[in-house]
Amino acid sequence: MASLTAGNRRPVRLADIAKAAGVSHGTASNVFSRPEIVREEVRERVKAAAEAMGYGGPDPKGRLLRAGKVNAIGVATAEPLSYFFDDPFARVMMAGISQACDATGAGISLVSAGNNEQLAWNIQSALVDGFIVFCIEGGSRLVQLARERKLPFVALDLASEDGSVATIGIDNVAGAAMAARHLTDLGHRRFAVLALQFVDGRTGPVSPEQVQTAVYAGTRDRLTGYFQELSRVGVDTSKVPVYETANDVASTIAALEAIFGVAEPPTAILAMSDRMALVALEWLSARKLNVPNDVSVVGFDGVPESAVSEPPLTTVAQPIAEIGRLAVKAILENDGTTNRRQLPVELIVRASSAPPRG
Amino acid sequence: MASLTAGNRRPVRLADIAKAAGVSHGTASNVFSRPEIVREEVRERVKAAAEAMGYGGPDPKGRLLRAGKVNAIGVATAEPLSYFFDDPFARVMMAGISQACDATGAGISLVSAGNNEQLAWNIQSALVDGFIVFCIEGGSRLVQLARERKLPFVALDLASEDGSVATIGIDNVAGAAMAARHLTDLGHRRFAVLALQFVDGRTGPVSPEQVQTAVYAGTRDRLTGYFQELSRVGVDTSKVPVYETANDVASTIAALEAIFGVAEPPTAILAMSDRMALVALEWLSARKLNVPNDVSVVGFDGVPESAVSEPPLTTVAQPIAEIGRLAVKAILENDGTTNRRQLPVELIVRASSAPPRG
DNA sequence: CACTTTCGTTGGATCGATTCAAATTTTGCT
DNA sequence: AGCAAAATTTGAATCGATCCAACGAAAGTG
Repeated sequence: MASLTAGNRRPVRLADIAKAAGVSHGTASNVFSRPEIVREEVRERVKAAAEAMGYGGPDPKGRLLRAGKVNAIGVATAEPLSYFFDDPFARVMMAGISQACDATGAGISLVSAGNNEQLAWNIQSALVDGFIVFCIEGGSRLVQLARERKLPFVALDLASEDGSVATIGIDNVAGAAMAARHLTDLGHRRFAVLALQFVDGRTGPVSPEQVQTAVYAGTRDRLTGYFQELSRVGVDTSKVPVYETANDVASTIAALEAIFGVAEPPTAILAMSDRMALVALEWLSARKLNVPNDVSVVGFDGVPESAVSEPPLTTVAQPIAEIGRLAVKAILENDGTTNRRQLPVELIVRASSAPPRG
Repeated sequence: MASLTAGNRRPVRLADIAKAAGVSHGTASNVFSRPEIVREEVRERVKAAAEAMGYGGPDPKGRLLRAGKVNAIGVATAEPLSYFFDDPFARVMMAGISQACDATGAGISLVSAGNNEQLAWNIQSALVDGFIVFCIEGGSRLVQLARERKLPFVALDLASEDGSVATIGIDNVAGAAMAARHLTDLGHRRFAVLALQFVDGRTGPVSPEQVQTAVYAGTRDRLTGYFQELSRVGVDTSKVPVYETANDVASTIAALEAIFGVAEPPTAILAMSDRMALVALEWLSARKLNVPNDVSVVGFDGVPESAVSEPPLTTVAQPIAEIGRLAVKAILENDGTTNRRQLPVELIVRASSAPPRG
């Protein structure tokens, strides 16, 4: 086989075709980046040379270095990459991010990794102009890594104490209080809470002391909101069972079994995510417990699935896509001001909540 | 405000900290890329300088140029970016791609664009080692652009005539024939076909001549498979209504209205995608037509949603995630051989198909 | 003590483009 | 033709790193 099509070709550079066409590399560059300023005859000659030599256009790797801007934003998470396509919350968020990126012509780079070292490396070597950090499990580490990169970044969902990190989120306390208020208004007085992570890698019942040491302020704030309202109507919050889950099916079911394995089970479940709430719906239905008549369930997030569950879920809806859009905007227009935005939430009452029996 | 934290800092370069630490840039580079070969005392000094000057580690932009490899693959489509997160087929595919990328430590860049020029630019300037091209609408243009980039790429779903483009796909003829065979075995003889695009940007009824001029070989092959089987049992395929849709709700409903707006409507629908089949299920149910008793519906793809529809959908399942994994592998191990793989499909019989009435 | 290894460090070359001031060619006008 | 203005083209500098041959110093050997 000669060197006709494939073979041991080292890539063709702009300089090569410049030489072939008998022009300077400056001119050759112009042919591709500002064709209008080069004389037609020359332009055609260079293009012909490029074609003949199999030149695929200016290599972005080279341009990049000069230009400085990558024109892409990185979306990072400590979850496996498939999280972006599986999790309903993430999907809606990504839709918002996508929309903003489409509008501005920016690309999206998904950053994640199997193990921890690779995560670090991937963040360190990501070709992006900034990061949107999905703070689920392992959020604090992610924020740390992103910060080290000295690029603009915004953290989602982790209302970190550290005021220096830009975040876009919601008023978790108020949102949670709305959910609880809805249930107390209906007359409920016996509650259980399905909580998101307070700290990484733990599931199970949560004591009040453990709440104090929460890494995830979002989780803590939602609990605060719930308890604020419950206290208001005289519920002893120290007796309200709070179960921490990994926001997956297994640990949520474990929590449910513990919650309903007692003599006087709750009449209402406050779930910190729709995902957990939806699992609860299924589990209760399998147990022949009627929602909302035996048990009311209120979720959090407002993912699309919550509207089509059986029964449709009462939930506190976040403007998820809007958060995504704003995050992109914050990074692209990064004006140096580290800002923290809070968007409004909305209680959506559907069929999963009703007054308690009797 | 002085230049304390923010300000008009131009970014710190490796050379800057080398000078500050009193070492050559070569040594400074080694501190980050091969720390073990530099004497501890020097290493600490350089690291301290980096810390002090707010250096965020070697800029990947610089490294990239030298290294040549980006370690990321681009996934391109002509649809808006959100397609990746909305469409069930795309999501399963992306899950497979993600998995393979996670395993090898490669990143994923989503490439798309609002308009056509931007698409070209985005493909030309994507920082990737290769492309996976989602050939839905506008597939041929995408393939063309990807090819011009002279990077390895594989096309999904578009079984292009052009043998020079690598593809990973399925045997569409055989898969479609299986679907049709299932229905003919049940006794059906009156059919209608919900077809994917034969050419870009057209929807509505399709004439046999139009089928010949199909740009999308996948669509054509599925129809061929359907008709092969229908002919075998004596159905006059020239009388079988074939409606081209954009694989969205609106055009599918329009097709359904045309299909059922006749005196003797079909007893079975052959849908070239689960998406259309699921729309058909809803539409039929709203029309008080019972599936499968009044009408049988068979989909194509085997997306997760098909298992939980009402009723669950009989469909031809592609190994979607596996296709994604293989595509990544093909690009990463790009050995220069343009190969075309065909993976097996499987008929999954669920509750949306039954013998026709009477 | 002279001589070979080993270890660390240096600085120039390179990756592939873009940019821009200066040089050169064309064009326009009288 | 003569000259200024406009249009093109040139080539050096730059972007931010990595690589590597060569070199100096310290350690080991006979």
